[in-house]
Amino acid sequence: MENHQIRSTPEPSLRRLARYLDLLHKLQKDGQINISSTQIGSEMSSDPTQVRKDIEYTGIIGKPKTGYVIAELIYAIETFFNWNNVSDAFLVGAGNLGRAILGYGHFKKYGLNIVSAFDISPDLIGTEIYNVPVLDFEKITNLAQRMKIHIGVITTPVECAQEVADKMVEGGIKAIWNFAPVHLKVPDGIIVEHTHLTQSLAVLTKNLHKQFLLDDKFSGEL
Amino acid sequence: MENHQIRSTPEPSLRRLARYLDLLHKLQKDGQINISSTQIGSEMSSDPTQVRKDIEYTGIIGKPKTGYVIAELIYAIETFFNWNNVSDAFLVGAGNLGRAILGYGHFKKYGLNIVSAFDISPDLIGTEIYNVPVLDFEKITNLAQRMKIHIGVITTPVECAQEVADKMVEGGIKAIWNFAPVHLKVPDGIIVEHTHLTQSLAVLTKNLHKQFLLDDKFSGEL
DNA sequence: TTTTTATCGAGAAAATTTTCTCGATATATT
DNA sequence: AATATATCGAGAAAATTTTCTCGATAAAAA
Repeated sequence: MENHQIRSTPEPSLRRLARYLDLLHKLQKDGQINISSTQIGSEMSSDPTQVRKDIEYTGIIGKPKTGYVIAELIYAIETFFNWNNVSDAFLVGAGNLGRAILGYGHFKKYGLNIVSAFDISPDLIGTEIYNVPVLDFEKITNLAQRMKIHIGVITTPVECAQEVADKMVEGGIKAIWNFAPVHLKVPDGIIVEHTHLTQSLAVLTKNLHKQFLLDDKFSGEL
Repeated sequence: MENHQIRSTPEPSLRRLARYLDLLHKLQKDGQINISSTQIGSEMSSDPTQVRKDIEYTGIIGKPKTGYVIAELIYAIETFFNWNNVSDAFLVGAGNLGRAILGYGHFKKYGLNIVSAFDISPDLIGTEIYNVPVLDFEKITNLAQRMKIHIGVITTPVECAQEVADKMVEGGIKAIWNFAPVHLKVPDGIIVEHTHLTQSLAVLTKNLHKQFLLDDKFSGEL
């Protein structure tokens, strides 16, 4: 629409960059200083040229023969995602999945700090999960406004997800990370990232199926 | 490599198809009989032509003016993913995330039936989580072979993931659904689907950032 | 110092995926 | 019965993403 369009990075590149970061952290811990696109490619089973193209988006430049300085690359990727500035977030739905996310504890490294959880269950309201207080869902809109929260995580059952999203938007939340298997309807300008485990399962089972066919092992059955 | 290559469906289409299924189930429950690509597109904020192309991969054909019969479409998608034939699977890592996945309980509808969980913690071994027994990780290779398990789910901390994968492969597992943030190295022919939450977070935060820039609200800061 | 080697970055080419266009057709309307 | 309308499916076009090619260059080896 506008002309001063931000040169946007392909989504596959974003996903791969996030994964390079895991590798880089690991190698840094092992004491490695530099890394080449060739090495990243071989560790992650992807093409070196693609790795270089991905890294280009972060703005960092490498050196012939030696590649990239790991520390610089880590910093560049984190800056690229703005993960150095941690944002406070709310989570709604303190069930199993919500609990798992609250317990993960490493999201701060990825720019996300969940400061409160919300639920409707009286048994949960008032408790703490991994030091995060569980509050009454009724209060979310008000609190989101007062605390200027911009990110919301939805880990409720599918039936309540849309209602939760509506309240979040009402409270001024700009980005929703949705784990409930339903497509949320939100106003323009609100970002929704749908993380549905069944999507991954779809890719997995399809590939497995294809592999079986290639193997010819089950060709009688299929 | 081979010539009798299976015409493979683009991964984005696979992911979208899995999401259409959620919508279709919901609409079916509401009593709707038929659906057009136009409606699917508007419900899921995607292009009707794309929806039709996706659906084409399942082999089903629609009718002009009325679209598709929901029941048929559901069946076609499920068959396409081979989700009518449920596969038994093992899960390793009975921590928060493992627990969340065991508790989800709907994966059977997506062809996945987790029959046993494994862990190394003596406190967990011998217990049951949502009716799934937790067994000693040492036994996984043997059991996987005996029970002819082909799918493994890894929800361990990152440090043990590779070792777990190795044991799974040793036990004859063909497809691994990996939640640990590390790229697993497996022999050719073994399928790995990496589901890293930080990948989604990367997409979310990048989009949020872009949106902020578009809104010009934070242009001074950035 | 010169040569060799590994790697980067940029542009071109190829492949893939999405979007557009349009004729055909099933159903609804006149 | 004829006309209008919504939608499909197929092929073409456009856009995007991945892969290839190659000249430049930093470091290592001769």
